[in-house]
Amino acid sequence: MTVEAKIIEGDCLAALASYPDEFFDLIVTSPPYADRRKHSYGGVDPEHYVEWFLPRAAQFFRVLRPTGSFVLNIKEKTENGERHTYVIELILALRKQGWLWTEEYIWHKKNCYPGKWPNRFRDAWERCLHFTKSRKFKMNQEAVMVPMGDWARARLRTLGKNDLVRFDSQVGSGFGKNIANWLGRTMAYPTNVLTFATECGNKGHSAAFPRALPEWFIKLFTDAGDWVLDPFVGSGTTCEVAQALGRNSVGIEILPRYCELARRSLAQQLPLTEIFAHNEA
Amino acid sequence: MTVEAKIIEGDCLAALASYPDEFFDLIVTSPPYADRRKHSYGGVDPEHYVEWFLPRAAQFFRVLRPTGSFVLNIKEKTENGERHTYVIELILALRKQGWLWTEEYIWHKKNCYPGKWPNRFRDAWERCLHFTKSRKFKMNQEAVMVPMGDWARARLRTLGKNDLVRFDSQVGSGFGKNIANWLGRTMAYPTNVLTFATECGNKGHSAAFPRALPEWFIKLFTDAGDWVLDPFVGSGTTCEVAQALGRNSVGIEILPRYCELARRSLAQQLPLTEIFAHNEA
DNA sequence: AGCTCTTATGAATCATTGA
DNA sequence: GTCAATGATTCATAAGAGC
Repeated sequence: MTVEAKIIEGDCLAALASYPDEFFDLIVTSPPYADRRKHSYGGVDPEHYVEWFLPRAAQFFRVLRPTGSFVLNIKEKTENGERHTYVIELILALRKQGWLWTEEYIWHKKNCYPGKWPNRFRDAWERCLHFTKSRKFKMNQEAVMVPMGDWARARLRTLGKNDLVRFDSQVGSGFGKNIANWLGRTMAYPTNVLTFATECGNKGHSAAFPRALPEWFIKLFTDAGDWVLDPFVGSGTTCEVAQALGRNSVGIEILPRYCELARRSLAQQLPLTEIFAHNEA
Repeated sequence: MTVEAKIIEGDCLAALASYPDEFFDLIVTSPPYADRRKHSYGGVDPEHYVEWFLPRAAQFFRVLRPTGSFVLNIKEKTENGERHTYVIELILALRKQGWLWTEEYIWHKKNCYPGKWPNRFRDAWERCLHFTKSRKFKMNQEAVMVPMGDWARARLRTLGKNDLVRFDSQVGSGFGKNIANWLGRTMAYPTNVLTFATECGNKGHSAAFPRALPEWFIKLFTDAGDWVLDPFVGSGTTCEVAQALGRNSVGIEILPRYCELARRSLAQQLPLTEIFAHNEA
């Protein structure tokens, strides 16, 4: 089975016009966050964020299949000491456009940015808003089950490969037995709070989000062979992950330098079989 | 120093009228969530939640000191497969009333209610909306510092007593040394994601929220001797915690049976010295 | 090989300075 | 005055070096 992964340079508003209705099974994206200072560099002013977003969301609605999902990773900035309201205004506006606000997942960033201020603590979470076109949609809950809850999962991840090997070999010690018990238990469904660390060593380009985030939603809301769209794909993370999982993907990016990066990343991807070996491990 | 803890029976809209302007240092509450089915039992219809809440919030604004905080623990229900919008509409309405939406804390409930649905996972978080009257307000960040960050704290708590003992006894293994390193570090500031477990063994009465939740905000936003208000105090948790921390408190509750419970709980409270010993441990 | 220590850094936020 | 840029603050990770 051949999997397509296409990067389109341009504004998603125009680029999507050539796609037919109800083509994609999942739209997952982390759009440019509103930022007043970056206005001159192509950023979007918070005051006009909703009106900028809505016509693009109308295209998303058109190209999404009736059973598809739209996952929007976003977080409002503070402005003048206060949380800005453009994100919650966007939720209300999208509902008026016909979207169902099915769920709000929380991405808990364990390694959030440092800092100290007199009136707030460090911001360690972002919204992953889940919109759908209908109340019946595709959801493969079994695909994202975790071994006995997030806690053990985080712990196993922290321990690392070497530790797991060591625990396996240490049969008889109390700790080895404990780990074995965890691994032996049945899988559990996750909650609507996701705990991924932001990625650090990300070869040069600033990653919009960690691979685990699109991976989780792609597994949850699509099957192999489905079509995934990221209308603000940045350096291509979503398409990389989609390809690795055997999903077709289209990524749209307005900045030429990011398109270049994304295409290079996709070309360097490991063959599918190797990737799958990695993911199943 | 004598600390007052008063339970008032009635609707907070009327009960607050007798209090002077700018009297309270902190308002922290978990109001009755909107629920269509409970309408007849005194619940509030989701469609009219904002208009029901606003006049009460106007009173809160009046009785809150300029440097005070208003913490609203709330979460929208799902209705007809979709998240309801009354909470985000309430945020917008409160801002029009003059409140600053300073921050949104996330209460991550690690042991959330079980269940399984075709279109969503278990709901493991609630909003703790932080409103203020001005950009300069009282905030004692040092009062809620945690030993070496939430991550390690949660991990240590989850491990439990037996695991810690075992780690201690296994001197020489790499893991034991690691734990020792964590314990040796200095305190760290928390983030805006709070991880309290919901309480279970709470002597008979079902707690609306765990004591740790009001405790955290009372420590953070008040000093000893300050005045705390919970306009929907339920079984009195907020007043109990305030009293234990040496803060004066007023709790208002419309249901007589809850008032009775709250007054009985307060009467049974341990003397202040003992409580303090507990909290400092 | 495995444990420990060092270092880089991540969609941050506020106060201050300068135009 | 308003707006934009700069500096200071600061911690959980992963990765890599060193013993």
